[in-house]
Amino acid sequence: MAERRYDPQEIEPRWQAVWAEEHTWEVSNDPVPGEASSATSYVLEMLPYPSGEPHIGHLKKYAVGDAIAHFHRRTGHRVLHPMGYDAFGLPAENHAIKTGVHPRESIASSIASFQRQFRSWGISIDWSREFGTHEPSYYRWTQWIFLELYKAGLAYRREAAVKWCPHDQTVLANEQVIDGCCERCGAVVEVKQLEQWFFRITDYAERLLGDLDGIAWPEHVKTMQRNWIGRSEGAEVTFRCEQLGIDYPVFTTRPDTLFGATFFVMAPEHPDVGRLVAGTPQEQAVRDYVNQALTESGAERGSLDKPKTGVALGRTVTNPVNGEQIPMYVADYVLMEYGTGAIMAVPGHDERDYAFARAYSLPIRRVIEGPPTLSEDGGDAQGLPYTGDGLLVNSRPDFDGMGNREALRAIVQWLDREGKGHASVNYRLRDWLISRQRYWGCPIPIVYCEHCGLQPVPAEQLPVVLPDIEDYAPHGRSPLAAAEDWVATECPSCGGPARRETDTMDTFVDSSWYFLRYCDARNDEAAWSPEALRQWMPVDQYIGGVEHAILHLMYARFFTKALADLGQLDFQEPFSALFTQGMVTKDGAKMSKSKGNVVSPASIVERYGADTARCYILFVGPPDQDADWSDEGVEGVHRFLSRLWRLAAETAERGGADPLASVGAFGEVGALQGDDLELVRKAHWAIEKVSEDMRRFGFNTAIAAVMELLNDCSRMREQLSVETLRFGLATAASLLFPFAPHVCSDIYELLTGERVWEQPWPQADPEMLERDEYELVCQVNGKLRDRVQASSDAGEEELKALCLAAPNVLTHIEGREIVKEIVVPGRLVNLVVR
RNA sequence: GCGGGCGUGGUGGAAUUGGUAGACACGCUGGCCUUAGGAGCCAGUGGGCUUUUGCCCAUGGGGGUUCGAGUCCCUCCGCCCGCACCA
Repeated sequence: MAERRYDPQEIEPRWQAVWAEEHTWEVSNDPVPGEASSATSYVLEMLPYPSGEPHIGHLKKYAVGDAIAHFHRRTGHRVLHPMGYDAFGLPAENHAIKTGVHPRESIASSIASFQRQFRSWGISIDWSREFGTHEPSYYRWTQWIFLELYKAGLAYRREAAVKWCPHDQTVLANEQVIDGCCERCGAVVEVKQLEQWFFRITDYAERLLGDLDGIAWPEHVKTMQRNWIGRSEGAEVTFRCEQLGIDYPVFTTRPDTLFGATFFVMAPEHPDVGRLVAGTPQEQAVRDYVNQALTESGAERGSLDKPKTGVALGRTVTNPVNGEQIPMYVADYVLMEYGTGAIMAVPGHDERDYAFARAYSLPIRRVIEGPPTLSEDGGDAQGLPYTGDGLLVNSRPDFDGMGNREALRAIVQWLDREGKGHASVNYRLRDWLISRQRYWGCPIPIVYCEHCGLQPVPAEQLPVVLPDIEDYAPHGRSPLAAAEDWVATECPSCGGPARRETDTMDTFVDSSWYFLRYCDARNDEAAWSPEALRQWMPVDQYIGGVEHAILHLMYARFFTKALADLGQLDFQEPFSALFTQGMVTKDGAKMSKSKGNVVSPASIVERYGADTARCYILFVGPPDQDADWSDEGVEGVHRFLSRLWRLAAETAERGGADPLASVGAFGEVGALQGDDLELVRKAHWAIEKVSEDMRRFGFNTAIAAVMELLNDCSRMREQLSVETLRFGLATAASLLFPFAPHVCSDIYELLTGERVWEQPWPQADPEMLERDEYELVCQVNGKLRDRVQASSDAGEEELKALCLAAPNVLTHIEGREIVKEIVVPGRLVNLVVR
């Protein structure tokens, strides 16, 4: 028998060629007659940003997604499993600024590299639907969606205090500001007043929150979204500045403490601050304070231990519940972005207001009774500030003595009757700022006409194609502004001279609908056909990193809901189920070039093959958890695949390919005996185990089960009939195929002459899972004392007797009285003795 | 501060509803084979005691519920993630 060697470099390209030539993983949109909607499945990994080469995180994401796609296919589904590229965005543009190479070129070479490697990984992609979001045939429809949202009033333009990154010279979304710094470059973010485009995502806050209940997402992701939406119930209450005759509504979650309001605070960004102090002695001091607060970074301003600061405005407002005149202040602890940018301050029952009142010697009034003075640390002798529940005091006779929660409702009703306020709900979520003063993005399809003003580009004129330019560097305005020939255009309404919008869209817009386009990627007439969406959407299983738990996943949900409202689709949630894979680290640290701990998938694939790389990354631990890369671990998995392939090749040589092995047609259990029966049973155990593990993403334990099966095949190889051995190995290959498609295709063909991906997923025979005998655990007082063989159909009395006869049980019950017997058939007997 | 998660051998990790703790793998030790081994095969491997049978201890610490707890409850410690002056 010739020495056979497992050679992934030969095996893998051979099978990849078969799949490419036969277009094996392509699916048609034509409905299959009589096909139930449950017979199709849409498996999708978050689309990659093509920068350089794929990294190990991509390998993990696609190893997970491909395993699920294969499992769905072989359990009777027609599976859509597409691929594309999120190709607009800053990295390519920054590269262009540095090197002068057009982003289109650098992105094209990155995409080529991703394509090459994805093919070398053997992932089962329907390549006929591939696209990049930077292609005009795609972003034409991004622009179309923008116009649809614009027509519906969901896209709008306004001047706003926006977050500005001085390094990238662009506006950022709130979501892209991390600890007051730019998410991308880490520069400290500034605030600027600019005209910007927004999407009205806040209109959807309630639905984005409520519909989380109906989707199969990890609980922590839902929690993050809930926190981000930040729903608060309370009341809007109007405080009037009599001197200027202006009403100032404020939002409060604690209307029960209204009688304790002793001052009033506005955010430095509040547009009325200047007006309130104009011509007063305070004017200069307020102006200085505001300027200082505005130039301060978010991080400095938000720092918790920073002492409270502010300046009096020299004005008062009327507290609507008691008519008191309370002084107005401007202070940077009040945020313009939340509520109305102004607050009523209740120092007795709010820690921040308390700190401010102490710093500026303002009155502090208790209006809710708390437990008798226990405050030994921060608070004062009366136990203030007190934020807990209690009875109202110092309020109004009809509210005093009421529990504060009850009083809250009563006070809101009373305010409502008096026209001084009303119940209100506030959200932390803010509208999505999508303008970017950048070149490499989707142009916003809007023109500005001298006569007609702002005009949307008519849909039939789309796409507004991104022009080529020379200088990519931002200078505080979009680089597109320099493309004069492009900017100067005609007004679609009057035909007069007009100028194009020169900002581009946030790249998160591009990725908020790509999953819809895959359903109908070659449609030139529309973004999609309703039939195509009906065929595939919503996505049955979405896979990606937790880093997108808020941004991308919230935006995609918003787009889906908005498009549903516009009649463009008929479902409310884009991703029915979500799986978030954990990070791959090296030596416990995130891989990065600067740390020099990067493991490149290409080098692993070159050395061990894609099957080893994919299996290892799934075997190392539960896929939703972080995993640390270990070179020794890779070796171990490679040894396993080598052993599997070698034993299969040897076994195949002992007899020709036998289609029966694929079916496992062994007839009755009784026809088998001894080791043959034991191995067939082991194979069925593995089928059961792997099938169950696939459903719960337990890929590490699924692979371990196949390892056990192989170990048994290997251990008993001399004793087993060649048919049994062939069945065991073919089963192993069939079960491992979703993780190691090349080597398993090879093995399966050697053993059976058939193509494993065309075979239905194996079914465990219940009769094979049952055993005649099992090992009965015998316990005394809950401690394991012996094990005996018990017949599977033995009754409780029989099991008890077996246990009582077990030698080591006898030594432990000798001379003692049995007071209780617990019998768990199929498992154990526990004797309680005294 | 609030919210979520986690803590098991030398290592990564197993342990469906409370029922044999440590599957599978890495590493290590010994052996076989070999001119050679960073190949392959076999055996061993939580700690302690014991000649073996076996006994005791052990899932971050402490307490509880239970015939029985890695799993449930309370409490403390440690680590990770998200949000964070959101009124």
